[in-house]
Amino acid sequence: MNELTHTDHQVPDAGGMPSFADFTHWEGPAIGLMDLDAFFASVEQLDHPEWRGKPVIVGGLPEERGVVSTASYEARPYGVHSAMSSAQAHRLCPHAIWTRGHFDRYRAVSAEVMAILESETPFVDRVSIDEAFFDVTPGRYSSEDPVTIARRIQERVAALGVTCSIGLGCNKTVAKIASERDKPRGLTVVFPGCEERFLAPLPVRAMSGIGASAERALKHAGIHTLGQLAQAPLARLTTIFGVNAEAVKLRAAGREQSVVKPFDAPDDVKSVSNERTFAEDIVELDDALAALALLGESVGRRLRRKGLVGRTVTIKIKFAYGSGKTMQRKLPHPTDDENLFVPVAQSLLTSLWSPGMHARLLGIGVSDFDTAGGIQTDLFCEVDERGAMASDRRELSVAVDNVRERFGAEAVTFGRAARFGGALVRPDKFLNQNKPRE
DNA sequence: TCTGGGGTCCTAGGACCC
DNA sequence: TCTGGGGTCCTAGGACCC
Repeated sequence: MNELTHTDHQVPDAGGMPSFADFTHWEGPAIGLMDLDAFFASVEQLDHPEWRGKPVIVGGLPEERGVVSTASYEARPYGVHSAMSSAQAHRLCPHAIWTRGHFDRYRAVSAEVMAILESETPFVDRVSIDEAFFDVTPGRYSSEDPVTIARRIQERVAALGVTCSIGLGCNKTVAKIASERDKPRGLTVVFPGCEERFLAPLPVRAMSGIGASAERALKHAGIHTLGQLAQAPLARLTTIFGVNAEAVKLRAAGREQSVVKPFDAPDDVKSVSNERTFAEDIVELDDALAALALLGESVGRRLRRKGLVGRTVTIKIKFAYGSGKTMQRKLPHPTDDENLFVPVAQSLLTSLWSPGMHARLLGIGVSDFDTAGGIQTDLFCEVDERGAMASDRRELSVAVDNVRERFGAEAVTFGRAARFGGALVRPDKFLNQNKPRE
């Protein structure tokens, strides 16, 4: 696996800097960030050998107002990148192989990768399907050299058929920025004590948490680099970052103290939502209400699977001309039952709907979860008193969930949602069927 | 034919209570 | 009748991430 190490380099690049050989042991915290390279596209190429070496794009289809989720490295020279509209990507790279993606498959490969990390250290902080921090501080779990562990992780991941890039440093901010330095299959190490020299020359935008808006505000204040950000007066930064100003300064200076939680810590989700952009705008309130019901079914199913009951329902609408709106309402009781939260969402939508509206996107979500959780079965017995899902209806819902798990989401739908069945895929057809009857 | 589908976190204003 | 603050809850919106 020599190719895994040929991209290794120590940072900063200039001469006189420490090299791997200078570090016989690592001082202080060692935190890594592992990022799977072009992950979705790589899994597609793994599963379709005939796609290897060719531009592959995972994302919504150009004719569906979709966007690019992941472009394989072969597609990137054409200028195709994540979040670009699929229509534009299609213009740039017309011969690309296109797929909407296979998320169950990505989740399965991700789980294998995470298991590798977990076998190397119990302190693994999964941040997304293709990214995780891991703590390999010598002495915390093992005393092995962090660079050696990082190299081994890369080899073991590569054996699965996908590759990853790793950044290694004294905290999460440094590790994350380092991981982006050299892709794909890169290993970038910022040795202890080199943080400031590594970070200072970088543009502020390199640090996660600083987006277009903060970058603009900082530029206005004459702050362009992380070095300047680390030196800036706190009062100045408070007007931009509010309560986070001090933490931002510390991170920019490379002096943040990161905590990597154990892998098996409970995942504390804060909200569960579902939204869809329609290939054609929805113009009738009835259709919008039906779409909301269908979107809500999946939210309810996911809440039940996770054992969560939420107190707040939120709807989201985006209009054809670009603006959007969200509304939320607190529910009388926490629930995981779409029969209870969807009607509330529908009444919110009805209250803001006016004739002539063109909705390009609708969404529904549930948040503000009961901290007691809905996992325990005794909770099921209390739901009647609390006004949540009645037990017989809950049994029905759980049964339906099981059918869906085995036969797919389209196997069972209720009432209006059934009429809307294929609409999320082909709303044009649906809208034609449901034209007002006059 | 520009702009998806998940999420998290923060801010600010109004209602309401003391 | 006019006037406070402080605290908390609810709601809307926006920045940011992958």
